Amino acid sequence: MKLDTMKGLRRTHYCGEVSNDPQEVVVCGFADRVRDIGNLIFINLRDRTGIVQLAFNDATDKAVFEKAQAVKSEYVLMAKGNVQKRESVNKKLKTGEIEIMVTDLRILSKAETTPFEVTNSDKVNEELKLKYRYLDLRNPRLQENLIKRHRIAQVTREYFYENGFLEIETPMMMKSTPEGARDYLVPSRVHPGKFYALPQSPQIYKQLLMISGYDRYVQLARCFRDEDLRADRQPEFTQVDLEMSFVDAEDIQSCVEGYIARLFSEIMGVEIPLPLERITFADAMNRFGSDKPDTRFGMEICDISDAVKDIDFVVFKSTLENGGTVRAINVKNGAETYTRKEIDKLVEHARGIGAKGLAYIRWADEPNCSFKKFLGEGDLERICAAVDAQKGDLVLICADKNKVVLPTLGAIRLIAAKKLGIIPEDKYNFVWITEMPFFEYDEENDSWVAAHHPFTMPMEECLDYLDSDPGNVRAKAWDLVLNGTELSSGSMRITDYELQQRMFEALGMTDEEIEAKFGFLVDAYRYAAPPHGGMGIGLDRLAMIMCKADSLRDVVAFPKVQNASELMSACPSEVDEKQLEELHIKTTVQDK
RNA sequence: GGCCUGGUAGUUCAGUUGGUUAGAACGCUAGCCUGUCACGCUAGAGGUCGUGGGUUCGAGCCCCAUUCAGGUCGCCA
Repeated sequence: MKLDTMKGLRRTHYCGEVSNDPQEVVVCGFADRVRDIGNLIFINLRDRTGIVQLAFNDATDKAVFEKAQAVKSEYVLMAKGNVQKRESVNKKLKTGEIEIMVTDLRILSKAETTPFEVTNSDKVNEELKLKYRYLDLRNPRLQENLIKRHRIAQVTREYFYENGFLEIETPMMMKSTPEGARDYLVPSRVHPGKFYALPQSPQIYKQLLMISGYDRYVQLARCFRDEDLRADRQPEFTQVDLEMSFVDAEDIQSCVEGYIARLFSEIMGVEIPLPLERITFADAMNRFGSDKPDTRFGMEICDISDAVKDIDFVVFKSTLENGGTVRAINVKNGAETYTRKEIDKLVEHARGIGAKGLAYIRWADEPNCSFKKFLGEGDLERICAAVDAQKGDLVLICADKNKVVLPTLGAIRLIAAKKLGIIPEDKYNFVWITEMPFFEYDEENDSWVAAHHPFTMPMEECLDYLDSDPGNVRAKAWDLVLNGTELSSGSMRITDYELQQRMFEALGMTDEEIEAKFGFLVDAYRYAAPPHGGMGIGLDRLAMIMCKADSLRDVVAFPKVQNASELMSACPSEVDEKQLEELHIKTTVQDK
């Protein structure tokens, strides 16, 4: 069959935007569903705005009707016709009151039978959908997500432009700085044996822009990290990257708060009360066992060391003697859900995280305590009072060093809350995590490394024990967390050359290393720099939450899978020997 | 790199204790049908049971290896 052309027709309406008025319209799109009921044919025509029903009647126009008989799912059509009221309304469609009685049908392109049904693909295997990503992207759900993401980007630009930010592009090929995540490298043809790196973030460039006087900078920056993927982690992603001069941490936070509030108001119709809650890193760890707490529900961690200190239970005793703590969460009304077997699963999970185990008090009819035989007079009551436990509750107790206890109970808290279904889905709890630690202990190399990056400003009161007690040095650095997801991270930068040198020293870097890695940046700060700081906000994660999606794949047009390959184009792929030669890369034969 | 889950028709799944010709729904093909909208009815085509090996008289099912996908820990300044 010969295909038609658009000749003589021009689209007048998108499918979802045909109004109820009687009129002649021209629409185009994909055939969604074809219903042939004999002498009548109905076709749902779909484009990115929605669906409109095309109608064909054998008795009215035989030639057009016969052409419609040839239409199958996913054919690309253009149709001219007259809008008329339907005999029965379809309440599920925006255009459900009308249909288009077609007078001119053009089949512009034919489709083979698709590997899966485009608009019914929710349950289809991911691998298949990713291989045919261009088909899955026809799905209205994905289209809505990508359109919403476009709106997010649009509002982002509007907000920051209105607030005096300049959008400046920074290089995609830059110097490799092997701190932090692994770099993606690009070999240089002109410089044998040398490499560019794709940016993990425009961090260094935006600081240089402040030194150059650009004062307020923003960019929707593509970033690259060669690390393993997760549902909320892609190797390339977009961040709303910003930097401001002549500001302090509060200024930056209130600017970003305004942005968040604007975004949620305009796109979600959700009003976020400002200012956002602030919790210090130390408090977040103590209360929620996480540096990215989900504050939509309680179940906070209680220190019950005092309540158990007289119990003759070796696990608690030795923990307390060795400087650890005994802490608990009260899973309210959890006794019913958590049978012995279910509790065992939790214990197993806790072991996976690094805890030696969990003790528990399951208070169904009577309090049933896993360490009952060690309890003395009043011990049980003391513990229950400490965690406010009542009949129906489940108390989970972990004893170890804080480094183990807190993350364990933090993780268990989330699992239990999910299982009990007590997490409100429609709540958006933003929280600033402030006073982040400056250093992180790297057990592998037995050294202190920068938790954020080495240009982060320490808090003034911590300068005295920079060398003597690095573990307690806090930084002028903060994260923005939403419902337990880390969305964003920011800090004030060091502008004092002397202080920067001290920080490098504290990190154990030699002058040679400093010069080789950051020489140009350190030099730049010799020529005066305004006080500045900034943030990077994960646009993909933000879009994921705003679309209520479970995976970044649902808000990225062409995502990568777990092993960082892209199934549709099968990349990465091998390249010609000749290309490698030009790049001075020796081919290595790998034994298979 | 570790752990967990899964791979049976184009798709989603079922498949009993290892036993005759591996089933269903949707999709697809053909026919019928004038108001459907997840249209309906009738008939039909469609399978290397992820791959390789093993145990067995006999394997979709048991064992081993491997591969792919998903989740997760490590990792992600």
